[in-house]
Amino acid sequence: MAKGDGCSKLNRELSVGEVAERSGLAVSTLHFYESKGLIKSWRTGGNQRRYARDVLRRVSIIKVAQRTGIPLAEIKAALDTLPDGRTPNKKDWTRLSARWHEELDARIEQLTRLRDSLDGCIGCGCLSMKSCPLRNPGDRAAELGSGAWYLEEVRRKS
Amino acid sequence: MAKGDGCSKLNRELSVGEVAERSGLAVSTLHFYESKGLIKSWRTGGNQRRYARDVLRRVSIIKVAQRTGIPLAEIKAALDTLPDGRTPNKKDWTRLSARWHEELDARIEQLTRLRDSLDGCIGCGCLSMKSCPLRNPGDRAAELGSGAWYLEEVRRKS
DNA sequence: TATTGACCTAAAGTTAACTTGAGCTTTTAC
DNA sequence: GTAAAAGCTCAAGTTAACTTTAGGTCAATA
Repeated sequence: MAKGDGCSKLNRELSVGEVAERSGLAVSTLHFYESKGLIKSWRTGGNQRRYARDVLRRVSIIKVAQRTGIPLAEIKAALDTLPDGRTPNKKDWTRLSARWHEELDARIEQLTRLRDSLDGCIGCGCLSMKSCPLRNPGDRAAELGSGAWYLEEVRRKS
Repeated sequence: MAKGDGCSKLNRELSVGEVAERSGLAVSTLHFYESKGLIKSWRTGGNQRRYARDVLRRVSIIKVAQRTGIPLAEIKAALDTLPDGRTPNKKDWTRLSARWHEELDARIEQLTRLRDSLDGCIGCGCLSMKSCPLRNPGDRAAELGSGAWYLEEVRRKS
């Protein structure tokens, strides 16, 4: 075992295994996030990663943002707007979450429209006609948006 | 030009290019769908694909289902439940859309919950705490669902 | 001290849904 | 009849977000 077994002495730095356990992410995912610049660490003499405790908060934020369907590259971009690449504090969080709230609203509305069209079209057989709202999306809001379309993936725990 | 220029003589079979134009999909996508068993065609003497007109309806249905976030494999499975692999008629469509409506509802609800959590947590700084609803999803509905998690991708026209 | 478990790196593999490219054939328009 | 447009096949490339594998190091425990 590398560090911090059962009774962790003090709230000091965390090893990658500890972060993995506490965050629910795989060690490989943390490596991956680090390679993408989403999180940071320093190294011990033996070249092992060590993380500041706030990496947990940062990881939480990443996960929340991901659940909204925002791709990692955009999450990184958002986090990068913070001075010194610091982990969001209250104020930062307010700003970030407001932005993500909008994205969510847009997605929810889009899906709702789709659902309602589906309702309106059930059994009408209109799917083959030019005027069908399902065939002609009418997703104007989406098109007017950022122009960015998102991949959303939610996965079971591995 | 292969077939069906400006004034198409009669409503007969369609070439892949015609289907592409009318459906808005790329020819390569139609090839791809065919390779996946989502659509069918027969060949001319010169080995070119020909499609029955109802392939357009079928493609529309595929697109609608995709917009709900259902993966192609599941769409194919749904279409495969239809006898003779026929394109859905009114009744079939009612059944399929009802099922997809449920999926949509679930996804909408999930996103709505997430958005509301985001609201509730704005500025509270609780993200670092164990009790935060954002950190502890509570997406029970999702977990109770099919166990299937979906990729949703919407793309601009290429 | 020896062994095991935690780590490390770099590269390759995975999945979905397509797209691109290469090289060749068929149609069609002039 | 010939050239360009449309089609064909098959393989490989693309993107996101990871995971897996291989091969080697480090550290804590029996």
